[in-house]
Amino acid sequence: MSAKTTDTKQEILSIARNLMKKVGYNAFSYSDISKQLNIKNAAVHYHYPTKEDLLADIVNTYIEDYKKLESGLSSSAMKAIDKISVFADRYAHLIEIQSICIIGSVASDFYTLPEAVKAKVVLLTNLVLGMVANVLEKGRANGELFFEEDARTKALLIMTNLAAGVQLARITGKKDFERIRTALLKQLKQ
Amino acid sequence: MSAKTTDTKQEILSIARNLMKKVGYNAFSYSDISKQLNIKNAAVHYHYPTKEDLLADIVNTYIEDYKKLESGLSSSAMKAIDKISVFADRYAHLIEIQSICIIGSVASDFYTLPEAVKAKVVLLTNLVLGMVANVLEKGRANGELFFEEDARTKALLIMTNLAAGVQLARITGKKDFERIRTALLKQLKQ
DNA sequence: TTTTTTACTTATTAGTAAGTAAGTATTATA
DNA sequence: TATAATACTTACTTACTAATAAGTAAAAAA
Repeated sequence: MSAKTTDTKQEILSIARNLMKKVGYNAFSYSDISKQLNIKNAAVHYHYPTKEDLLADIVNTYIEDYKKLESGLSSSAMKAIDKISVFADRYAHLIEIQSICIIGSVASDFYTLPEAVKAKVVLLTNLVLGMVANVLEKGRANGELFFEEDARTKALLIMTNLAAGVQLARITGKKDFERIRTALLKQLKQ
Repeated sequence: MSAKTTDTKQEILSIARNLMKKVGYNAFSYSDISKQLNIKNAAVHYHYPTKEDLLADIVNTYIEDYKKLESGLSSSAMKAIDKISVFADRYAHLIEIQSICIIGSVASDFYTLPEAVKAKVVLLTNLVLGMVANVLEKGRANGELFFEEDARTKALLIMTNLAAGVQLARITGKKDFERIRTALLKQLKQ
């Protein structure tokens, strides 16, 4: 495989990931990608015959990203609260780049997705939820974190606060996200 | 004004509201509406010349709805916890009709909206947040509800839990929404 | 009763979408 | 060196989008 193929395919993927987070699946086209790369529309189709193929690969890269993050976090000596804080930082960053989280983006179009992609999205979502739940559970066991719910429920509460917080920040400004972030971390420290 | 005009226009609006919540602004077309009503595409344009006009009216109806809900709630003898519970029920209902909340729907497309609509969305969002914050504040003053954050922050936490909970339920099922709802109400009762 | 307004339909336009078939350089392989 | 695969471009098709102009039947207003 030549270097150029990989480069273009990777760039298509990178641009598509950003578009997914910024505008969502239904709101970007192959020409949005080809124009940014100064190639033709058909060249994108060469690498990803259909938009569904592209979406499947996008979701795959997020699954890989989160697997790496998970193994990084589980082997890290970082305090549980700092791990959650790092997680919250990822969402804060999304606001800066005018994006929303990939799960929220996909949720909007969920019913129009092919079954193969849906299954991957379910996998991704449970991966993220499981990762957060794990950090929470260990943190509570260590006496670092305080919460009354079971770990999955608390993970759900935190993830929904962050994901919708990013969406809301588009409307009412990022100050509201900061209120959410601060309250969240304070709650966990009791 | 004749009866028929109002009927068709109201039906267009009603169908468009449902489509907004189900698939979002970018994913429905005038023909989705005209087909449901057995009228022609141009008839929809007669009532709403542009899609932006339609969107503006959709957001207006939600503003009116929430104003009514607010005045209903503020004059109601219902307990604060029940008011929040009713609010949560509205979100649970969205899952049944395969929809997400209007604010979440609009947030996805926020950057592509005309300024006039953006302003209305900001108004709507602050209306809902203010309403919830009000119920929370009064409930706390009455000794019915317990929370440490300021009322707007707690309203943000609850709204993000519910809004993203509905989105998440599309992916992982409505059981996760029920976990969120239950945890939320339990927290408020201390 | 004439005129005007309302609520459409018919027919069309300009633009964009995803997707494909066929051709062409360049690079790698046999 | 001939062959085959790679990474495209050119050119096109089909389908749909929002939007508009022009015409029409029915109802309301003058």
